[in-house]
Amino acid sequence: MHDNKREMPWKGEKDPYRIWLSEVILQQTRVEQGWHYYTRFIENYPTIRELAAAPDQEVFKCWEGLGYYNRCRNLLSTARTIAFQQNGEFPVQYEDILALKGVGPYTAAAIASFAYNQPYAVVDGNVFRVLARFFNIGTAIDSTAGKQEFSALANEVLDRKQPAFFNQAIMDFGATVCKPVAPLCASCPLRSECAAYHNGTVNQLPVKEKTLNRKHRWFYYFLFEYEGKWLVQQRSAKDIWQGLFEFYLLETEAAMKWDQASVSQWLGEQMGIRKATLVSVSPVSVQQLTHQQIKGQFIHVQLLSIPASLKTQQWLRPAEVAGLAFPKFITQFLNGR
DNA sequence: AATGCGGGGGC
DNA sequence: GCCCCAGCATT
Repeated sequence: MHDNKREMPWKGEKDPYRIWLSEVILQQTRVEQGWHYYTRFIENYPTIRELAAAPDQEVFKCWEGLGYYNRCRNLLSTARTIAFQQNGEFPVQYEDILALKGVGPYTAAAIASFAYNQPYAVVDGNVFRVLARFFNIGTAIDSTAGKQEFSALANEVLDRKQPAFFNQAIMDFGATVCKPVAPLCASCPLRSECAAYHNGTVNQLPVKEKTLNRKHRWFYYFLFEYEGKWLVQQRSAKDIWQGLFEFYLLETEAAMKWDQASVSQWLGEQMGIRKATLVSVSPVSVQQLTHQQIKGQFIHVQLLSIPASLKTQQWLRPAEVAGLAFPKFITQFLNGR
């Protein structure tokens, strides 16, 4: 494992705040995708106190587009706990790090080893793959038994004299040589010791037992505009995009056909809106998520008055709307307008 | 133990 | 299309 290193802005970092931030950003996220988010966060919030003091929406706006938004909520919660209840001092003991919101076994081991050089092995997707292949282990990595087995094995093979270096190296090795698809076995320095290579099972490992099934949903967003203000609402349900903003949403089981007649009929019957102008109906947008496929349209409606049913909603000017975090499905539409 | 959570990139 | 990515929280 010599020249498989990848350069990253957080490498060699010893500040636990910066390590924690980078690791949370990188949960289930490719390095290239998280890189610029990390840079922006550090520019905006150089210390945990500044992050803790920032308004929720400002931080969500920084996270906008990165996905898995509960990470952002937990990030803020943990920052405020440390800044305001623990005198800004990041915990040092593994168990205390693990107890932080949004920090699981991987992130706790990463912080403990990188910041404090403590002997805790990281077990991420790379490590699962490298170990499964090197030792030719067919235990499913998404089973409880598999997680225990691989975690124990990772801690056995960990170089306890230089845990930070070892953890970095095994992840870089998995990302650059022992890749998921088309691994570089021909030039792999560990080939002669690799059990899966000798057994011809490299491409069958690691094993996963769970299969993905994808939900299909239709989101019809009504852009209600009144005197230059827009109706926005915050998603609060335990569902995708929790905490982000959106426009008035009509979710349906099946596709709908929206035209002048159907829009005004729906507005009248469902919303009690009689005086309105249909400005536009967008083409169908599609967003592919890991577990869902969202399809939908944006229906821009100019109101001449605000109906009772929408009086309690938030009506904001474009400048205010620009400060809110929206799902990619919506920002993509707004940017294309 | 099972489920849900974004978005992007490689093939 | 399908799989994977420096995973975690909730039920």
